[in-house]
Amino acid sequence: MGQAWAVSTDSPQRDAPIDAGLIDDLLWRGLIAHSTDLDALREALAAGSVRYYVGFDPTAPSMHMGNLVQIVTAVRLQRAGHTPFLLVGGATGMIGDPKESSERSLNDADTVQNWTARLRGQLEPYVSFEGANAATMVNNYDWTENLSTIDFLRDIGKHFPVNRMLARDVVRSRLESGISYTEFSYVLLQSMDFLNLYRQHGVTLQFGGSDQWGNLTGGVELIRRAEGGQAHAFATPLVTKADGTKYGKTEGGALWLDPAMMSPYAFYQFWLNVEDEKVGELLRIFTFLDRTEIEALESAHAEKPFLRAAQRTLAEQVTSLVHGDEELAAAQAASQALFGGGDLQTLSVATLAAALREAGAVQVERTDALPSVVDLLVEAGLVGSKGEARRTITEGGAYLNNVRVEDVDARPSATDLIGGTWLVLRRGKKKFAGVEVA
RNA sequence: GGCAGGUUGCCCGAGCGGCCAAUGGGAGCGGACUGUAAAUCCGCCGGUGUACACCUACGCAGGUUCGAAUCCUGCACCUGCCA
Repeated sequence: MGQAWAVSTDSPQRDAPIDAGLIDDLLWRGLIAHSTDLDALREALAAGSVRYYVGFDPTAPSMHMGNLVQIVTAVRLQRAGHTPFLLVGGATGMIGDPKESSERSLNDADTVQNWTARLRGQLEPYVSFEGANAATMVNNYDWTENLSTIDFLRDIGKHFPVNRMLARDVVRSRLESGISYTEFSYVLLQSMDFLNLYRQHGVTLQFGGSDQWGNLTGGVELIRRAEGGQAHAFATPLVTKADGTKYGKTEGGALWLDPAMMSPYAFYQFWLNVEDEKVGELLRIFTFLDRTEIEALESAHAEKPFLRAAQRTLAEQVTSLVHGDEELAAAQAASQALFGGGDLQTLSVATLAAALREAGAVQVERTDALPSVVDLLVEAGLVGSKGEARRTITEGGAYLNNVRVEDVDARPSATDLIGGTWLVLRRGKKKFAGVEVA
């Protein structure tokens, strides 16, 4: 069978300009945590447009920060002249890859299908479907739905020694607590995906998160065993906070890319608030700024960290990438209005209203007496219960129009309404919500 | 199938008849300090009612008791040993 192109039904694209510095750039950005033979990969990437794939499983209705690493990496490869195949795992999403901690609960078929469509829609805007190295969307459900169990076990299963599968870290960590055959088999499915894309489209490179490393090498191995072909793989690092914990694991959940699940304002604020120690790393991973620009930002930041030029640029770049320039402008305007330090009363009502709608606002009906601050805090979603609202006020953490609320029973009066309609509620230093009295 | 052990709040983990809404740690939240950063220090951390209170909660369902997270019975799930 021999080389990739020999079994490919298409011919390789030779006319896309290839950026020879790609691997070095990826290394500099810290995007390669593990890889198969790097020299061989470098050689393959220099020789022409390599067809590569990266897969996303529909385990949630939206992509998140972790997926964004892969998305951005896929874009880098395409910009360097290589050809993307973006896979959304309608099939693998039905199975679920093993987590270190515990067995996943299965999602029903409708949910998986729905999420598959959503992820696909989210993914498409990032890559180009034009030109010599146009992207292709694929779904592994297409080649698994009619797959016979017997064929699967004979053609795929035969290449997977169980002793080797058992040696994998994830599996080993689950041997005590238990792992179902379903999750144990996941690696076969993902490896088969790679083999299929190799056979049908000449795909010879797969990358993914470092937790996918076992699945990535599984595919490389399968291609070698089944076709005698050489394929490549690399894994991107897990992005963690300065203390080593995962981002967005606790506070308010994951960092979603779907604006309905996380507003562009909150998204922008997240990047703006990134720790100093991390900002350089995040700029390298998530932005398309080049080395000179990033290094300049880093040294500017080292000199005058309080200006947070690096965070501002990071927030600006990533928000623009994910939500577009219009949403970025709105998020920036809202941030400026709320955090600008100026007197809220001096802002134009239109600016304030826009900022509050961006940050999150609720409406209350205009009646004789306005609801108490406690009720408003609950209503606006800044606290989870009235008890918590009282506690927050007692602790000095509640603000009305940027003035600390001292009295637990406080109730805003008509004169507090900015422009006759708006109240600005704040909890702590950063969490704002608007109340519109209509 | 037999035997032994386990299932506690967001997570880990004590408690083993009343003093338990439940020790401790982590996470989270608020304050101080700052730069909408980190570190540090202080406070909070089931719900409703502002007290006394009431409701919900210690795998599920019953029971014993004046009173149960704590004892008993059954069920479910997990772990180890034996077959």
